[in-house]
Amino acid sequence: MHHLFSQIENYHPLSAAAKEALQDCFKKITLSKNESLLNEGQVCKQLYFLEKGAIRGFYNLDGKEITHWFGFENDFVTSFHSFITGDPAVENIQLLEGCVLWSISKEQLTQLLDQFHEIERLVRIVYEKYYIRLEERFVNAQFKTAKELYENLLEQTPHILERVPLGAVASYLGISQETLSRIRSQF
Amino acid sequence: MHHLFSQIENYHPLSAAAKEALQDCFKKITLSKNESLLNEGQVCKQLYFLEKGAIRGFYNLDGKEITHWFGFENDFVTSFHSFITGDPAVENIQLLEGCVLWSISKEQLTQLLDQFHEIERLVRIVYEKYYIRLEERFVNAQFKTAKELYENLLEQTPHILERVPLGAVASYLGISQETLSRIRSQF
DNA sequence: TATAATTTTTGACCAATGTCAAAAAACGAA
DNA sequence: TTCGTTTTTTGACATTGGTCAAAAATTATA
Repeated sequence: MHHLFSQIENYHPLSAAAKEALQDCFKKITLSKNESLLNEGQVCKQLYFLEKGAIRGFYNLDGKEITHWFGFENDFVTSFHSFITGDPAVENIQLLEGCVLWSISKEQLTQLLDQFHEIERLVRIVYEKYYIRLEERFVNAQFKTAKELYENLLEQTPHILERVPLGAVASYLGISQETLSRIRSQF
Repeated sequence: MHHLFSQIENYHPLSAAAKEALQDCFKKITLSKNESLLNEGQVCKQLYFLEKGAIRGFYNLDGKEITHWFGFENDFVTSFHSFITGDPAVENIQLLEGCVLWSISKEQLTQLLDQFHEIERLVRIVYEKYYIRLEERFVNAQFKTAKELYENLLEQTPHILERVPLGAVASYLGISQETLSRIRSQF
C-alpha cells in the first residue's frame, strides 16, 4: 500500500487520519489479461488505482471497437461519465495485461469526501489534472493530421506503442489501423 | 448577485457563511463587445461567471483563429489550463457580445478553498460537470463527420448558431468555414 | 514443431473535406 | 442611403485518410 499512498500524495499530502480512512476502503485486486472491469450498460461504481499493468476503455461505434483511453501504472481508472453521473456506461474496461489494482467504491468515496476536506481537495486536484490532459487530447484530435498524431504519441507516450496492439492504438488516435500502419512504415 | 448564487447553488448548496465569503470576493464587471478578458501569453488569474452575454476562447494555429470554446449565460469562464497550472495561456478570451460578468481571482479562490470544505466541494463538482462536457466534445471531434457535427450543434446548442459568426463556429467544430457553409445550405 | 488464429501490412480505389480564389450578401459607419 | 468592411457562399481542384480485400507476418495452441 506504500506505493498507492506515495502516488496519491503526489497530488496532495494527507493527514494520518485521512490515510487510515482511505486504507480501510481501498481493496487490492489482481486480475489477468483480457479480464473485464466493466461492461457497457453497467453502472460503474468503482474507482481504481492502477499499480501495475495496462488497461483500456473502449466503446462500440458502427461495429468497431474504439479505444477511448489507456490506463497505465499510477493512473486512476474508471468510466468517469458513469461513475460521476450514475448512468450506465457506454464503455467497456478491459485489461491489456495482468494488473494489480486498488479499488474503492463510489459509496465509500462519497463518505470520505464528507468526512475529510483534504480528500475532497485531493479529488478536486485529480480532476484538474485529468481535465487538462483531456483538453490536450481534444485539441490534438481536432486539428492534427494522422502523422502528427503518431509523432506526438512517439514523443509523449511511446510506452503506448510498445505495450498495446496497433488496432487499439489507431482508434485511440482516431485514425484507421491501415493509416497508422502506413505512417509507421515511413519511420 | 441573486442570480449568481442561485446558479452556484444548482451545483451545490452553500451555508450563509460561505455565501458571504464568496460575496466579498466576486466583483461585477460589465464589458462591451470585442473587448478581451485575456490575451495569449498572459497568465489567467481570474475565474469568471458569465451572467449575461457571449464569449469565446480562441487560439492561433497556422495563422488561423481556432475557437476553443464558447461561453454563454451561467457558464464559468477562464483559460482552465492557465488558471490551474499558472502557465501563460495559449488562448485569448474575447467578448462576442456585451457581457455582465462576476470575477474572482485565483488567490481569493484559493483562500476560500482553504476555509470552506463546501466551496472545495462546489469546485470539485463543477470540474466533474466540465470534465464530462469536454469528454462529449472529444468523442464527437474524433469520429463524427462534418455533417453530424452540425446536426449535433443544431439539436443540442442551437443558440451557438444564432449568436456567433459562422467562422468562429466552424473552427469550434473543427471544420473549415467553407464546409460548414455548404452543409448549412443543405438544410 | 505444425497449425490455427490473430495482427499487421500492402494495394487499389473512393469519398469527405481542405485550400485558394472570387463573387455575393450582410453589416456598420458616415 | 451609400460606401466600405466584414462575413458568407460558391466553384474548381487537391489531398488526406477511409474502406475493402488479400497477403504477409506474428503469436498462440495443440
